[in-house]
Amino acid sequence: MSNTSAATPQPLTPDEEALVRALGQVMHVLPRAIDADMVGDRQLPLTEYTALMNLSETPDRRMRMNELAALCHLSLSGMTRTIIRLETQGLVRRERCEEDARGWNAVLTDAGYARLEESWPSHLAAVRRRFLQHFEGLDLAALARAFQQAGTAEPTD
Amino acid sequence: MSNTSAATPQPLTPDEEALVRALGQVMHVLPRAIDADMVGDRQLPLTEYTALMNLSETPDRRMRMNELAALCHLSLSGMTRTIIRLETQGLVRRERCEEDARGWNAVLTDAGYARLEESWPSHLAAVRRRFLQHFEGLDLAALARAFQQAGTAEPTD
DNA sequence: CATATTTGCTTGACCAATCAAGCACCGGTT
DNA sequence: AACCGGTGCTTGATTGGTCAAGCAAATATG
Repeated sequence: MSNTSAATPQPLTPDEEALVRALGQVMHVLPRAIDADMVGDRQLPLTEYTALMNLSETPDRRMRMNELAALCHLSLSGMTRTIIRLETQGLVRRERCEEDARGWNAVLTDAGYARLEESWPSHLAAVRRRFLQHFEGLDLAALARAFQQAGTAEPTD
Repeated sequence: MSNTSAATPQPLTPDEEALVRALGQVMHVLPRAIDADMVGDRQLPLTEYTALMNLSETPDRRMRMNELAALCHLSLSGMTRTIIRLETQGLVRRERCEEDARGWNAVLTDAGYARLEESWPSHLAAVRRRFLQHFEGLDLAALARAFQQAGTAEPTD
């Protein structure tokens, strides 16, 4: 693109450009692909899998909606609706929070745990095939650090 | 490699795990953040920006819906709807395709081109601040290659 | 040629996410 | 103890995408 306008920032280098485009592609393709793999395999869409997984990692398999939403990268209302979906399948149960009667806990049921264990290998395989496979030989630790920064840091204006 | 339902697959290494989680976060956070930056700045959401950008890179600023949808990582119907949105803003015009009367071209108008030039610096700055900044010192070319593979390759089953 | 199939795009129905508004409860103030 | 601003979550309305069905033009087939 020609840059004839007044404010003309430095354009991207070819490598930067290529990376940004490729990341854009991956961000669109990867979640759908993994989701499709899992649905085809075990009928657990990625959003619901993520919720169950996060619940399973707490000591007592329960979590406040607030915190769960943050871990699932979902809005609070989105989380409510996901949990409702899971509840109707019997994979999660809701209990009022004891120390704060406004709050709710999402609790992983035994059925939910079983379903998660069933789905886990499928998810793992999909992540490997669709993503990790292409990063062999790269410095994964450094990469992970960079992505953590990009995901959490507020921009330095 | 192709055991989508094996009994007990090898779990991820800590580095792999960290990378996968961080990527998940980035995939959720980054598009919204960049979109928000741009909307706050110039009123052009990311999807529409991408469409205009792809059009602007053709020699005659026009493209078949088919091809444009692929470049925007959008379904054909999603593309139709995006183009309709852009058309009502006068940023794009549609013309029947001459060599195939079923087909349509999306054509970037002068207004669309102007708008794109206006938006470009904002988009560029957002990409730098939100993303590239955190990857300084890494091998961007190698990274770009890995992401291109992950975005395009069908899984090797 | 006539008709069947395929192709390019749009439209309709749906779905999962968002934001904004609402409700119930908490906690501090008076 | 009655209030009142703040908090935790749900609900309603909207949005931006998907898939499936439809339509018109192109192409292959008898």
